[in-house]
Amino acid sequence: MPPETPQEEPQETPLEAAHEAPPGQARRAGRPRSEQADRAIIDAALELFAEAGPAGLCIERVAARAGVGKATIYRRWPGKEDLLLDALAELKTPLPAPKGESVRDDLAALIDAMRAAAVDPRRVRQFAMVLGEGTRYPRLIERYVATVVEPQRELVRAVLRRGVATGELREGANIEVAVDILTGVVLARSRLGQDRADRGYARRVVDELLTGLASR
Amino acid sequence: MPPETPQEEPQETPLEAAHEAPPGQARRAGRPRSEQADRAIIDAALELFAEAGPAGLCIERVAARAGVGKATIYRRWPGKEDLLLDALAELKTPLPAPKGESVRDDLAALIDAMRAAAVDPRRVRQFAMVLGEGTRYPRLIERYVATVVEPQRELVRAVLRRGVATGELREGANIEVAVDILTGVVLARSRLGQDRADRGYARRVVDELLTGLASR
DNA sequence: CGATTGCGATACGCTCTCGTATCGTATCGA
DNA sequence: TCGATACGATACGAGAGCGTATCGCAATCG
Repeated sequence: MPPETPQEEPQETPLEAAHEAPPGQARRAGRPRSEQADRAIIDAALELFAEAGPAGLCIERVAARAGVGKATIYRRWPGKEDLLLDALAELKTPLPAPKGESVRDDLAALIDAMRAAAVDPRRVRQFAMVLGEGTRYPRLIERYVATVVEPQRELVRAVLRRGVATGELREGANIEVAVDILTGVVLARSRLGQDRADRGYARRVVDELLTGLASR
Repeated sequence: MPPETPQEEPQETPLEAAHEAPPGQARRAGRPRSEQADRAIIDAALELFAEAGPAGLCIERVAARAGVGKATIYRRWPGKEDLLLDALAELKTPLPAPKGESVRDDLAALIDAMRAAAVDPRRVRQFAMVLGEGTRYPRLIERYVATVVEPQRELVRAVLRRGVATGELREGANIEVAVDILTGVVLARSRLGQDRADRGYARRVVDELLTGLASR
């Protein structure tokens, strides 16, 4: 999301807007902002965030890595947190669309994709930082949950609901608890970056959860 | 654990040790270190860690909160990370001993205790750090896993094994996967400090896992 | 007693980062 | 061409935190 100038810009200087261009797209005089710089800044911010967390991320390093002057950053965002806010919005984990054949297969595919993503130290770190520094950056958390965590949960939730509808899962199954289990297990496994799980791990989790531990 | 002087102290200056005191407890000349200061420093470090995380913890604030001079801290620990190392070692989560009546009850009690502990911001931060700052504080991580994480897992593992032995759980149950599920679900729930789980939550998780999601 | 060590306090130099300001240059509309 | 704006670069003052050094006093030994 290429950010707007932070100031009272939306009121689009009535002078220009009166005699030129559609009101939503008022073309400003002078050299336009470089979209390439936008991208470079966001990318650098994400990299540094992954390496050092929100506390370790500093504007000067972002500027250096992006090959950009500090002013170019401050022209777009008022400060560090606001930059991170926009950067984090780009952090969605791409998950495979459920194929819709069996709930068991779809769940295993989802969990395995989450597991694979969690192996990437950058993503683990991103999650951990958001978790750990939540008190200091509450807006960050809200945004992260809304754009990254919740969509994942919703995907899992949808598959589970479909399972109940088709009869593959039993009627009274507690969907929310199951979502917690399936999304949480990835965290328990991936801890410390030393992921000991192989590709068959997701399948074993799903099988265990579907079958149940109790003897019959 | 009141720390030793960081230097090459263990070789206990042969001179003194030769004519005085048991070798393990050599009494040093001069004013002894204050155990009260030890405690105050550790406690202050833990509090600040809870509030600001490892990055936000700074020696000067620890000293101020502990009512102690900076030198008193540096006399004991060479630096910030070493202090945290000793402080974190005191953060073991006390878990209830399994009563041994039913595996279902014992697991629910364990999970509920873990859930309650995860509400403590200190512990959430600890986990977040373990997950995310492993690269920067590798010794910290090792210690945390050895003293906090593994004992928890072992407790859960023992209950599960007992369940298989008594027949309450089915024969082929995958113990390790179950341990991951039970310890991971707490993380999924407690994320961001906004714990939405009530006291019955642990029971629902255990029931769901024991029963299984599949229809029969 | 005198030697030794710890105490709280505080000052110092160092580094890092912030956010602002200002270079000369580049790129746009008019 | 001219005015406006963005660009990368860099200098600046302010503040935070680090780790070291030193103060005068307190506690404990021989």
